[in-house]
Amino acid sequence: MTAEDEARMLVRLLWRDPDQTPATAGRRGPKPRVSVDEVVTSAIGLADAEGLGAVSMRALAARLGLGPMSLYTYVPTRDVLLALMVDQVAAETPVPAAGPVLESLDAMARVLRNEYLAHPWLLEVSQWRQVLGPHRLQRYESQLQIIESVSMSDLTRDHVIGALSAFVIGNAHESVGARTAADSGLTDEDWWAVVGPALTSVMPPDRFPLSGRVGTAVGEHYRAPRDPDNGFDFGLARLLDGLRSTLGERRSRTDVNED
Amino acid sequence: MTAEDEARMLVRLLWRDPDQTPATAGRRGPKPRVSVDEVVTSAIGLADAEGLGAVSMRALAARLGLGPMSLYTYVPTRDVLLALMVDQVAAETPVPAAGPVLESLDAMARVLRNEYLAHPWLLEVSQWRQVLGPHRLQRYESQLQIIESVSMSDLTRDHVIGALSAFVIGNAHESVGARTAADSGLTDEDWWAVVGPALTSVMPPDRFPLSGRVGTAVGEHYRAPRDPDNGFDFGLARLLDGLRSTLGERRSRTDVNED
DNA sequence: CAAGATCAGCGTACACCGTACGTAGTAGTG
DNA sequence: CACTACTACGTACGGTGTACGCTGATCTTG
Repeated sequence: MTAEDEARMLVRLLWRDPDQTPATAGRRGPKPRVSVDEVVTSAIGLADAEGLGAVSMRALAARLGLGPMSLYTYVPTRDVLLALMVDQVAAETPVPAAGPVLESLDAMARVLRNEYLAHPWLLEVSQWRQVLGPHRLQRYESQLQIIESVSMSDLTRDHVIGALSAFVIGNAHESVGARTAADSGLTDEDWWAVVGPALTSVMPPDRFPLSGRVGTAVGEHYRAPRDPDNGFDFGLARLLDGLRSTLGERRSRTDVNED
Repeated sequence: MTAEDEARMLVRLLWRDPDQTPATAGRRGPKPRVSVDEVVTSAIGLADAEGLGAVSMRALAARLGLGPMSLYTYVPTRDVLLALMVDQVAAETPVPAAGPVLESLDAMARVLRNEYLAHPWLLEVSQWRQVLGPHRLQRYESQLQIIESVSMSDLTRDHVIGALSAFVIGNAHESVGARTAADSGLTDEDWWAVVGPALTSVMPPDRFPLSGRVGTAVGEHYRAPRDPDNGFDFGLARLLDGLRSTLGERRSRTDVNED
């Protein structure tokens, strides 16, 4: 499997090129026992339940009642499978495009964030050589639709979407990282009961005064200095505010009160 | 190695607890041939050169002239090693804290982004159960120092830093993903020469009019609809603008012109 | 100073991974 | 009906992280 072939296959699979399966009949050999969609859907379920690491070709094949190598009948490589999973997830929740621009952008960001929180493994999938599949491209199209009525350059349109997406991804990155529950059998309390004393016994107490004060205010001393959930609302509001002039809107009332 | 022990070890190693090595003398058995710092530094070099996947315990041991299992003398687990690498990288480039608030935040964001671009594997390291080491905590302290003079709640301070960090991480995620060069022996041109025709042959031409138009404007039809490098400047400026009122600053001159 | 106790460094071995390649068997073709 | 083409599948290989037992150097004790 050369890199070129893999790339070509990826595109055809992403877009479910009919050339792949010319017809249900007219095929030599035994009939396929499952379909590409079933493979991808099952893989997503496995990743959601037990993490991306649990999505091994063997485990997935067993889940589908197939031999380990039979998966390669449907998918040329594990990396391609992961790319298909990413695009498939984007099909679940469409991006809302109607309504006022700022509200739509706000809703769009929240939809994206919820998707990352529901499927944390999305962040682990390497984005390298990411080819756009139909669902992710449809999402981009919907995002552009939101700001289509606003007057700006096409380059700026892309930057607006990109800035919001970047913030969402970054925040999701931290939010997922902060979720320690489903990790390794340790509850939050157990974990902190172990790490907390070890930290305080080893850390110079007065070397990080601001972190100590702010960390206390956030509520979880030194451990998770971020509060990603509330931080998301804050950051998104600020970012949208910064985008107001680009979007041709006047300042918000709260900002005017600032003056 | 239970999860509790691993957590305790991680903290002690992160902070280089002297209890680990009570003294150079007074130890039974053969002398260590390398040090924890050498292990971590060498692992960083390997990850920078050949990617995180190349950092296997065997390969790293060979690089250090050790047997495969000797690494476990210094580090209890590969995950712990990765955590040590993350904190060590943060020691390379300190965050500048002097100067006007907005300029400092801008500079801070750029320093962070450059770090991710220089060490792309940072994004791949699972942030689960991330314990703060001395260098990352020092960085947080410096970030708080930037906005210490501004009046706001401690919770808001954390949110300001968090919002900027999230945007940086998200943008770096896309930037790294867009860099296809060092991937799998295919140059950008070769890759596109394969994927481009496959895409256009399989994609309904009129189904994504906005994506097509904007994608053309960005310059690379359908493939990488983002332009992360210029997008970073745009998004950062907008985000900082949205933070102006929180930071107690008046609007920028360009915004005033908007009115 | 000699000898035993102790523990750090190391090698072998195991379970698991992704997947190249050869095999077997089914369905279309002449 | 014989043959061919092509599909699904099993075996096997080189890799991974690391549990576990061994070896031998050093400190402690007699």
